[in-house]
Amino acid sequence: MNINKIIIDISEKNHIRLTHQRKKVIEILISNSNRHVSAEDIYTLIKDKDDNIGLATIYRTIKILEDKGILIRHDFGNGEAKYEFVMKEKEKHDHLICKQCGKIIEMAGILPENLNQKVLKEKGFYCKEFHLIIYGYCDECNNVRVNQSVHSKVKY
Amino acid sequence: MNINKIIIDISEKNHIRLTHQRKKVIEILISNSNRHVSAEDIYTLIKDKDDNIGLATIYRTIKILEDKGILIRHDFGNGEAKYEFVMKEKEKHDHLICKQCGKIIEMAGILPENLNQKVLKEKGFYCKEFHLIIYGYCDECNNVRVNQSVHSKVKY
DNA sequence: GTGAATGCAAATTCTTTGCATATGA
DNA sequence: TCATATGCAAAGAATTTGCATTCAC
Repeated sequence: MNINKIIIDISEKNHIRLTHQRKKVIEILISNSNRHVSAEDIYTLIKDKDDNIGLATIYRTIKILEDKGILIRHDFGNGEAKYEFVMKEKEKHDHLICKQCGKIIEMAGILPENLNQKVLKEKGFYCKEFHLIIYGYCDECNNVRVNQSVHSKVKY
Repeated sequence: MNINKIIIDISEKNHIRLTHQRKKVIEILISNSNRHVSAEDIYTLIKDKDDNIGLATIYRTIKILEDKGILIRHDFGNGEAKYEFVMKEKEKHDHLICKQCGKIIEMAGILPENLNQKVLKEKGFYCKEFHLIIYGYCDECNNVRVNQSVHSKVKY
C-alpha cells in the first residue's frame, strides 16, 4: 500500500476532508513516524520541500488527528509538544529521558500486561493510552556524575 | 514539627537562602501537597493571604525547588506545568486523566517493583523518577460514551 | 455553489530575563 | 557589608483565534 493510499484511507475512515495541506502534514508524519516531531518541525519539513503551509494550519490539523487517535501527543517537559504517528504494527514503547543531556531513549515492555483490568477494577477507569516517562541519567552522564559529586554545594 | 521548622529544615538541608517570598512559596506548597498546583495557583494563593509576591519570583523559586528534588513537575498536556510537593511519607502515585472531563485520579502501586534494575540492565539507564500518566475515560464519562456512539460521525 | 479550510497577523498564555532596588546572612 | 533575591515590565516561545480569501466535495 503506497503512502497516498494510506493517507486517503486515514481520511475516509476518520471523516477528515482531505485538503492539500492536510495531506502534506500526514505525509510528513508518516515518513517521520520513527521520530517525535513538533509543530515547528512539521512546518520546517514541509517548507523544506518547497511547499507552502501556515503554522496555524498545522496546529489545526494536529488537533484533529490527535482527537481521532491518529497522533499521540507527548509532553516531555520542555514546553513544546511532540507528536508521534500511531502505527498499528509498531510496538508501544515508553521513554527514558536523561536529566543531564536530554537524550530520549525508547524502551518497550516496561509496563505489565494486565494493567487495563487492574486499573478498571480498582478505580473504574477505562485505560486508552499509557504515557510513561522515566527521568534519570543515561550511562555516559551518570559516569560524569559519580566522578564529580552528586550533591551540589552551590548556594542559591 | 511545625511548618516553620520544616521550611527552615528544607532550606538548610538544600542550601537555599530563606527569603520571605521563598518561605511563602514553600508554605503554600506544603499546605497544598495533596493537590497539583501551577505557578499561577501559588501566586493567587499567596495574594489571597494579602501577601505580595511577583510571579517571576515564583517561577524562580519553583525552578530551584525542582532542581533540588523537593518539587515534582507534571506536564498534564494543557500547556501549564503543575507542581507537587514531595513528601517522603506520601506514597508515590501515578495519574489517570479522563479525556472527557479532565478529572485526575491518583493511583498507587501500578508500576512493578523491580523497574529500576530492569531498565538499568536493558538500557544502562539510571531511573530517578517515574511519571506514568494513563489517559482514558472515568466511570461516569464512559457511561455517557457508550450511550452515545463512540465513533463520531462529525465531518471535519 | 457552499460550507469548511487556509493564511496571515494579531492575540493569548505560560514562562523567562534584564535591570534597578531591596534584603538576608 | 555585599552577594544575591526581588519586582516590574518587557521579551520570548508555543499555541490559538478572527477574518477575508480560497478550495474540496
